Amino acid sequence: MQEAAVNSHRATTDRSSLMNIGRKVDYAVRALSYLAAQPQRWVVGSKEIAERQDIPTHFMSKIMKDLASAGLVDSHVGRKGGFSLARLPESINLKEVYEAVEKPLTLMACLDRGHRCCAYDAVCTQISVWERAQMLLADYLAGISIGSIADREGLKGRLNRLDS
Amino acid sequence: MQEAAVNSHRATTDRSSLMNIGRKVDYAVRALSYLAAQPQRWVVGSKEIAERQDIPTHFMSKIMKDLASAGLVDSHVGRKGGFSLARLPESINLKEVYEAVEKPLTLMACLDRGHRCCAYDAVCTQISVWERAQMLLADYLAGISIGSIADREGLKGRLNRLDS
DNA sequence: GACAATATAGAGCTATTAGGTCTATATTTG
DNA sequence: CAAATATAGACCTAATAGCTCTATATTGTC
Repeated sequence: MQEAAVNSHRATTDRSSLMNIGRKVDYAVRALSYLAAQPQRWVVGSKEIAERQDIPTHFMSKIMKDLASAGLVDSHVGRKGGFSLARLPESINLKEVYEAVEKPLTLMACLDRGHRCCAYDAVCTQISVWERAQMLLADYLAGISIGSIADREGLKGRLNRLDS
Repeated sequence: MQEAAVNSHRATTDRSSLMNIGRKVDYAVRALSYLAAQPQRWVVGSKEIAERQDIPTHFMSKIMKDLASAGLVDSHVGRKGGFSLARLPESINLKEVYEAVEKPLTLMACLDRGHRCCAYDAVCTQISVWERAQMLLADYLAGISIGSIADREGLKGRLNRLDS
């Protein structure tokens, strides 16, 4: 039988808060890039976005929901419905997009929850290093707009043109 | 029954290559920081390191093995054995440490395997952005040395002094 | 030479997450 | 009303993080 609180200093690792630049972010950027290249406020159905940018349809639904909740896109239910960019393409940056579909951008667990994650943070020699790294990354991504990577044609179309 | 290669363009996500600044990296840095504060080439047993820096002992063994394979520490088997820093503390940087215990520093899957991970990389509008972000991070970490975060006393000791 | 203390090698374990799929429901247009 | 859409959310699977544990090889001390 082990003691209940065997080591109160040992931090419980919360991976759910860690950075993950994976498919979800990729797909979100693809979808937004496509919308960004449309005439302003133009509504595009999810099927069109999914097909042009090769995104799994149902998965994209969930992602678009996140983007709508975050106020990056407007959704239009019903027939002839779809999505449109809620703001100017130049005003939407990649840090926002990441945080809309994932979570607050956090390089390592110790930098989460207002610095009270690890019991040693008061005497930690490395935390400031990771903190600075995280700021570098966040600031860089905050400076890249969806407008700067707009994609009118979509990945599929441009790849096909390249193949032929 | 589905077709075998249902979508050859859809990239298979290889999370094993993605960045993860987690416990393993934390523990590796703690151990190296402790060694860095010792007299040069001084051999410290793993029990001492593990206790002073509060690292799970068996888990640390695996980590030290990685650090030894990477040439960052020398290991000394047998009685009175242990580990010592293989190079000057100032010459060991955090990028090396990360890659010694994890894998090559890769922000997202598309930046792995010489850019041939995703079928769309030839026409991708976002890959260069992530590439630049990855370089920013890698360069920053490559500029931080273990020597600059050396820790003679260890986390436990310094925290106890703070508590009292 | 035996013994104790160490590192090495590697199997195995559990909770969680990534990356989806699927169904049911509410909403809108023709 | 019917068809096409978005929304909500349950559910699934493979892989991973973060360990633990056992067995073995190596070395210093008596």
